[in-house]
Amino acid sequence: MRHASLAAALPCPIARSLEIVGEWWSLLIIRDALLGARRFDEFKRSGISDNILSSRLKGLTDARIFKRVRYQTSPDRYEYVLTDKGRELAPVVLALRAWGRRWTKGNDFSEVRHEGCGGNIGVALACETCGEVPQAVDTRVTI
Amino acid sequence: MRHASLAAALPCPIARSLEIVGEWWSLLIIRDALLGARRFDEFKRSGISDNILSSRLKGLTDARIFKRVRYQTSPDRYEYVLTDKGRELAPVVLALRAWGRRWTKGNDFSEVRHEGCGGNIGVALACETCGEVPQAVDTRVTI
DNA sequence: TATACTAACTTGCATGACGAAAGTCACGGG
DNA sequence: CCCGTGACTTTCGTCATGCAAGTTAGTATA
Repeated sequence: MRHASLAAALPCPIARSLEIVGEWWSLLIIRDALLGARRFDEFKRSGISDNILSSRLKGLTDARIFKRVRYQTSPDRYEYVLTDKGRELAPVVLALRAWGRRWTKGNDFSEVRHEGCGGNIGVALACETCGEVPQAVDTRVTI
Repeated sequence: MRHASLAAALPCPIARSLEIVGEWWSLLIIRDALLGARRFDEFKRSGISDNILSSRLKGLTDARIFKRVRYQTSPDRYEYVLTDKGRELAPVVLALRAWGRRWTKGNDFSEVRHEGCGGNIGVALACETCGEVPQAVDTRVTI
């Protein structure tokens, strides 16, 4: 049965985001793209099956997370390049990475470091108005 | 076929995280918990099916994202409370929210605001060593 | 005693997501 | 003509997902 809509019952940007990037493997494809992967075989290194990769790339291109760019003719061949919309998923991927570094055990096949300083990149909450790291947040639910 | 391991081919904290929270509905359950939901019916407001909710809550409790706390006897009834491990998924959920606010259209059934200031909460990258917002990052892939 | 209500599940079944494996395509090169 | 290449497509089996109905273990009420 097709995945149920995550956003049908409660309108929510989180649910709408997950409808786009929440399928199995999707965020890993975006991870690999953020690390520089563009071509089909580069994405395959994650262990994903061909048919799933093809399907995901098509869906993510339809959602304008990627754009398909021809890099060769005869025959025509395409690579998948992140759009601005796609690149701005970096905080999501990095937040998962920071959480995973803290709460799961195992190695990392990649490094992401602060250029110059060399420090690891984390993710912090920040108020969009005053810029401060919030000590507390007010939540309100409208149902 | 059972979901393939996301982390088998490439060791990665992002993949390991998604193995825990990447199933359909999981991050929305955590969203609702962060907003205060604890009981089964509270989680059901998202639109999720009973059997899926039960299955997800069990899996997330096994992964120590939640702990199951008895709130009543006769009969025994339990609510699901986030652990520290679970609460620290907030940056992931808020990063999805910030992205969704920017790139998808639609309303939000909840508000998350900076206590006092009232500003919306965003997510920013930050160097874990020097604390700065990185202007550029170095990435290295070891395959 | 029988019935209703409650919150939290479980069960049965159908559909399609997922994934492995093999095959195809359109080229160029030897 | 055969082989290699990169990028898919196709086939088929398994099981994740989800709907709808049912069950459980209590209490309350008539």
